[in-house]
Amino acid sequence: MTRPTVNDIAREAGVSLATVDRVLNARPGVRPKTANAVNEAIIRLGYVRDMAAANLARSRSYRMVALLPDGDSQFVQTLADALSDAASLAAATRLELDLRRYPPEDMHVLSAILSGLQPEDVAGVALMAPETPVIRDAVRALRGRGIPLVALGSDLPNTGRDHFVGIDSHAAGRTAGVLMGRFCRGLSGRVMVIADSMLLRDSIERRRGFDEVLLTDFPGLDVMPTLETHGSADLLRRAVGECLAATPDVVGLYLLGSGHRALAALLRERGLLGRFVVIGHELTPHTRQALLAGHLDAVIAQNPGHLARSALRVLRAKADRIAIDEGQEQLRIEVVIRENLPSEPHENHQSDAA
Amino acid sequence: MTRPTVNDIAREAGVSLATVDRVLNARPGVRPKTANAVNEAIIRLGYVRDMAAANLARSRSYRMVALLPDGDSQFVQTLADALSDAASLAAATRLELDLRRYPPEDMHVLSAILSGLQPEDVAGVALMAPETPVIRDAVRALRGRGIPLVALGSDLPNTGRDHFVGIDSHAAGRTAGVLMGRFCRGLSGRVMVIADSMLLRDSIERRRGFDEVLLTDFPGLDVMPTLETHGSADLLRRAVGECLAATPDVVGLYLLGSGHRALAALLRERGLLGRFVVIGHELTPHTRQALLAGHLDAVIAQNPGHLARSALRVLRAKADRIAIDEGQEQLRIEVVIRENLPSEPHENHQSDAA
DNA sequence: ACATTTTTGAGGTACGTTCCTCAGTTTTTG
DNA sequence: CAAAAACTGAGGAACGTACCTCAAAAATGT
Repeated sequence: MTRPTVNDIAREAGVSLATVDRVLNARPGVRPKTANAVNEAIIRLGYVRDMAAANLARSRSYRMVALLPDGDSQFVQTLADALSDAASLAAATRLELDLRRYPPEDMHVLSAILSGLQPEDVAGVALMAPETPVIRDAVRALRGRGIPLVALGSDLPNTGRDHFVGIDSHAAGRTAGVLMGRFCRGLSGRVMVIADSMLLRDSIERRRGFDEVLLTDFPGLDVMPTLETHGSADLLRRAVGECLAATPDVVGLYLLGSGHRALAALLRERGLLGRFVVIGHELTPHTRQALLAGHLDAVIAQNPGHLARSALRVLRAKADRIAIDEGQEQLRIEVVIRENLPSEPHENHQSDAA
Repeated sequence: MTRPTVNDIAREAGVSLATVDRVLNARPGVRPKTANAVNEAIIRLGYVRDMAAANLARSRSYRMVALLPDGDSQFVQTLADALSDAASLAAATRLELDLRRYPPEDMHVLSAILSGLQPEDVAGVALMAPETPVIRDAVRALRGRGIPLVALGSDLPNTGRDHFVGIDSHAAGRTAGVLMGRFCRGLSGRVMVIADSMLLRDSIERRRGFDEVLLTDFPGLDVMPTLETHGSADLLRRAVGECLAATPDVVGLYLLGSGHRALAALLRERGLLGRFVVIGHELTPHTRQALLAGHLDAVIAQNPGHLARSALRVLRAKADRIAIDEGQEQLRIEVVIRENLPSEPHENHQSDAA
């Protein structure tokens, strides 16, 4: 009827509570034979440890740190909000999040922050950062100190990070490529690709996936070299403006990163809005607006809420040395068009976690 | 430093623990003035109730019932699996799920099951069922007894259900319509629509959204009357076969419900695989396979894992009479193509809930 | 059979909250 | 202004688990 407890196990296995406790928490001093008896009782009764009670008794609290680059990127801002929200929900289960921003121009600052984190203060770190040698070393040292770390949004494959929370950029680029190809059905011409910087792993991988698909499946479309904007609206106007003037047969635009507002302004000035198929990444207020207005045909996105919750769940599991549920942590590559645009998220209220 | 507890609030507000407890749990017998003082202290200290401890003390366990139609629908089967998984994760937070299937041919059986549920045994019900008068009455009676109910997958708008967990079918149909229209760019011709039954609310709404979009935005495409298969592969073969023979200018197929395998078989026989743009709903082993093989161009899906978790979260919140986090419960209309197909979910292991 | 080591049992306190009782205090009402 | 009603305080038991101590029992080596 009611859920079995540790006492039930003790009775069922014919041992004392203390012994059950030793087995459950892998404490030493139990003969294998006795341990077996206990484990069998556990299975027989279908015992599931009450994590709530366990954490309460442990009076453990999970102090996590999230590190995001500073700056005015809307995606990062949205992600920061999602992390705060997720953390305030998880607060009911004794998790607290220290959300910090670091100056993106100097990786030594971030490195210093990472070096300052000690296992007694921090149960886990979620980090969104490019993989530079400095960062790689800092992450390795952090993990050497026993602090779990998940890479957030952008992977850090050669650092031994515990987990990557984010989508596969290559597959995301392929998805963008297929949509571009299919939306341009019957057309032939050139596709412009606009990126913030091609030094970022994500941009490179997206571009690679995109090219692959267009090359093999859509031979009528010709992908042009990447225009880099370095996050500057002016640079985008200039570069894209010149390129459009010089290339009459552009049929599609692929925005690897930011710059949606500047692009829309440019196209509006020239009366070209709606002339091309435009595909971008990440759902932000700007891209949302562009989708609604019809300037943008599709967005390939990862859900910031899922990113945030997944990161915290994984960190907690790592802190508890528990296996993670791979299925739940697998993030989807979302395709967003005007018709399936989720309604604007509004104010968040406090609520139950779990 | 450490998290504030009820005792801290009592001290801060200058009242006793008992009073704080009365305020926190909305028990009667506290003057508004005193309650205010307590609430202010709560805000001042940034107190967050430790749900783990609270549930422990309440020694409450949430016994939920999920009712799904029986039969071999792959989507329902996937959803049932997702519910089991979600429940086994939530078991650590004292939730148990009683997952039942009812015979879809006789709504009186389901009605009887619903009538048999009593508030002392059941903390909430998740129901996937068509809205018939019999069901409507049974649901109203259930809610009259004080048992929260969420509609799962398919809404029951006129029953006073507490919440609908699922996607907007009309918007899903519109999404399908846009994809059909854009994937058929440059073509003109007719689009076949195949449904299990047009008596189901979902089918009607999807169809309506689909038609809307094609009519206004893609005038070159002509939507044909719906072919109904009633879940029968034979009927599908016959009806679709005849229709294809009689209609040479078909460019697209829209499958509102099931029948992907039968359709693929038929098209293969006639050497028509890949000839049309095919769009369907829900990600199941069949549609997954069809996407990979290239017979199916896009699937409009709702994530069964999210459905399941959302349903359980909402039911728990209702049982606790807590507000739900609308943002988190909003389900996305997913667009799945071959390139963003999530990898096959494999075995699930037990793990911590969050 | 003895000493030694290892394993087991019994019992306690703690975690933060809920929920109960009962006595004492304040406020409202007639 | 007294009686009634409403409110408040103090304390304790309980939820299921973790973790500690100390003593008793069992297994081990000689």
